[in-house]
Amino acid sequence: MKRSSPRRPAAVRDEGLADALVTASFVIAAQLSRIGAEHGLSLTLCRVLGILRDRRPRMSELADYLGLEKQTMSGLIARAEERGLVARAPNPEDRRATDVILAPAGARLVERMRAEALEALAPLVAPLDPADRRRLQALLQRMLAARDGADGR
Amino acid sequence: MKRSSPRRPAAVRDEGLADALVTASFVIAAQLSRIGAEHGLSLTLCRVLGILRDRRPRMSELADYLGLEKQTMSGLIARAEERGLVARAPNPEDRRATDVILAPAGARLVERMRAEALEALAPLVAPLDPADRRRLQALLQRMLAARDGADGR
DNA sequence: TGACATGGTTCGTAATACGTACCAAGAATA
DNA sequence: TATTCTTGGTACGTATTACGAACCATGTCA
Repeated sequence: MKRSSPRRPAAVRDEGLADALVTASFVIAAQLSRIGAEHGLSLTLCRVLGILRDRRPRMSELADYLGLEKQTMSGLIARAEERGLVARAPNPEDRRATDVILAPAGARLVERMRAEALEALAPLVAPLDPADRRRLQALLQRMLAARDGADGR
Repeated sequence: MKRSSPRRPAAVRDEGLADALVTASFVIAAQLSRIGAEHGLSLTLCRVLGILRDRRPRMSELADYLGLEKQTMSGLIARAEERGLVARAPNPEDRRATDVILAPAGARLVERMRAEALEALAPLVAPLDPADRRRLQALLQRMLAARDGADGR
């Protein structure tokens, strides 16, 4: 796929960077997906628990975070609730809204999976020395800080 | 969640890096997923087409690349074949095996989505100047080079 | 030749995600 | 106040994705 026209230099120039970002994205997602699967969780449900770790969103906020429709969240939360991982709580300020919170079992599970994720990512960053890790972290954070709204987890 | 014990420094020290990697992974995957969805493709099928762009794998290799079972690949390829995106071809060296190749429509689609992906990632890397982009790419590539087998796309 | 392994497919099932439709509660307007 | 309209969530039906189990064809090895 040689591109003979020198137009649109910005996109063309970053092809290598884009490939690296995409590949890294899949490699990391594969690790998280594997860890989730070992505990019977889909990647989406892992993200839900990760969000609930430090927030108490309502159903619709949760759906917005993840880019899903609200009826999808309903089903996800319903199944997670049956398994004792999360709980629904009425929102104190809006009687229409339903907040989602971590149940005790869900809180234990999310901490455990977080530890497993750190271990799973360790070999990936192993080839980088501490200074390089700091550089990589800083570059990623600058990249992510500029993005509009939704948080990734 | 303070960890009072100073054990296992490697994992603890990289918590910020791990968070940045995971968040970046979700942000990038969301872009690719959106682009795929606009063309009626799942993220998995996007990856399949991306692999076929420069390879002619057999069914089982494709499944291994993506970490899926072979019967999952059968269904995916069957549906993609019905839509005229890919084609099956007998493997010349092993009569049991089936190679998967891009059909013309699939080749056009994958190039188009690749261009869209480059555009979608451009705003993400926008806050980084050219030198930082080179540094980020180099760091990611060093990270990915060390990993065992499977390619991310 | 037989026994076993490998490569794919088919079948049945569960989870995920969406569109549509619906109800309850709040907000806005007459 | 009564009437719309919007927002928040759920229920239903359907398509896709993914897996385990079972199966057949081909290859490999004893």
